[in-house]
Amino acid sequence: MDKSDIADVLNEIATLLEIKGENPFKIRAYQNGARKLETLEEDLGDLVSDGKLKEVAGFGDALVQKITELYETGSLTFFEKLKDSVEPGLVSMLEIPGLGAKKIKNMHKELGVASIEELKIACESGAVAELKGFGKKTAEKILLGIENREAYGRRHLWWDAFEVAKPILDGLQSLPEVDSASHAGSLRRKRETVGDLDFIVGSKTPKPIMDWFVAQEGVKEVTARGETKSSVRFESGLQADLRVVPPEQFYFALHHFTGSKDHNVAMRQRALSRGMSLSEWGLKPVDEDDFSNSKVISSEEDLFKYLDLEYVLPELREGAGEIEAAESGKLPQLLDGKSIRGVFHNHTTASDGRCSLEEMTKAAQERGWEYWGTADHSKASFQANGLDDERVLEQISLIDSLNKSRKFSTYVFSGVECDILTDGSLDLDESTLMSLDYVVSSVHISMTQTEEDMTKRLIRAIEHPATTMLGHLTGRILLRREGYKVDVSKVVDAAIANGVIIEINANPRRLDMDWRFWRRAADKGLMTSINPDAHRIEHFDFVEAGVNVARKGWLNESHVFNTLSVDEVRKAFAKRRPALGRLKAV
DNA sequence: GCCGTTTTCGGCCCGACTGTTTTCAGTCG
Repeated sequence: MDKSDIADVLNEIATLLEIKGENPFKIRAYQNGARKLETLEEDLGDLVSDGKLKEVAGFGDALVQKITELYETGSLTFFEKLKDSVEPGLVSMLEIPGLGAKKIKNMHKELGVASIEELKIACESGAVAELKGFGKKTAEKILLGIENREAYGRRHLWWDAFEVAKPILDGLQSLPEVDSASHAGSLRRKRETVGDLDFIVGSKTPKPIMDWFVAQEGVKEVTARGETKSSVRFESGLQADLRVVPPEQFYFALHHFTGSKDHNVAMRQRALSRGMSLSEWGLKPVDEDDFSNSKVISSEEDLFKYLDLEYVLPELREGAGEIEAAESGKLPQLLDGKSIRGVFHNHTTASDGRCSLEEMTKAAQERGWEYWGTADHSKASFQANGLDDERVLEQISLIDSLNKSRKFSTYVFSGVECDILTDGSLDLDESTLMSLDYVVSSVHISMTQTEEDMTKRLIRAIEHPATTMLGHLTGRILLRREGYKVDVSKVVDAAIANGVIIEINANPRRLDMDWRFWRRAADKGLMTSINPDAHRIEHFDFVEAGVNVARKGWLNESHVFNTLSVDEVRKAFAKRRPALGRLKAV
């Protein structure tokens, strides 16, 4: 089992304990342990074999034992027994808003309700409304929750969520009563998916702001409406929360609700070590009762300054060592999206793209890029009209003449997204591949191999002399399918050893390789290229999502291949393809 | 279940909101 599998088990344990009515702090310890595991930089195998698991803050004797057992045997006796002791239907009931462990237990005990289906019947029959502590409204709310659960998935792509958030933010900022307004939460931290939208507003007069917020266009349901906090659900299923705080609290609240939880814990601890108490209300001496004498700040930067820290950008607030880096002045100079000078890995009508070579070139030029590169599918991707050797060679000469025509100022690099076959060999002849400027090697078929086989397969493709970049490392589709299992560390090492780039596939549904791996990989010397995988001109915009990944992965400009100028790219490609004359001619 | 320079027990964030109550419990973030 790998880190994320084990983290899943820890989270499931937490859920089961919750249903059983265990001590909430014990539950939190498991959830905390799961998060720690997911953000762990070190190799889990190393930590287990070196006996260093115990040194991770948050892992005590019990968690070390359980994680070790899961890692070594792939199962956990404690977990199996726990599962047997809880009706599985109860767990899924937790997904309904407004239902927690206590209400679920109560309904199970009094009415025998043990699944969402039974719960629905119990609500409709009026049995739930008659329970002590329940009522008509509760039953209605549960029914609505069941309906919503069927209608919408629970999380949303950052890309989609941000589209919804932008006009809300603009709307808030244009209200005369609003002093300052911002989005917060995972949306602001630019996580790949977000659960809901959080907004923080500083104002002395919350009422008209709340009125506007709940009356927005597209609001399907107002799920909470108070003086300082309101929640709405949009027709798309997205939920948005608004908090209005007095102007002097705005930056404290913004920082608090931007999170992450781990980051906040670390910040509070740091405040405490300085005799201060930090919360969404302010920063005050520990021994004072309220925040009336809080420090005054006029930006988040001020808050970090009070704690003797460099400013930590929201993207980095994941509790992954950013405080330590901010303390010692070792925060990275993060990649700026403006330094992207061109993009690779894009499709045209030659395979499954929607736009022609010229349309794509024009669009790239309009974006001010110095170059862009085609990478249509190879023939094994039959469903995508993949190119065989002959069609690849035809496309190369087409691109050659387009470049020579000087019709566009943007230069076109010829590439291909070559399928990595089941055994790790590539789908096209080596001579064809070496005639291209670059090759993105990707897996699209036989994705159910074991981790060991898949790792070997990827490494073999990386070792192929024609491979320039490795495409979407795990093949994951966010919110839809897990990626295939692969030993990331071994693949990264192989890429470094062979001078191969691993792409950040910037398609908002992929964002693969994941940001969690980048800091460590880049430290070891891995380069990336932020590739939009565009299938139409609008998809060039995906670069922004890829830049988010790079920034969350602590990458700076020097780690990103497509910040190079067109001449630098030609030189880099020419190194691997010394026989290609056109790469030398500038 | 974790943690500890007031350390092996007792605290772990706590306030807003809702719906049920008539002073509070449960949920949420």
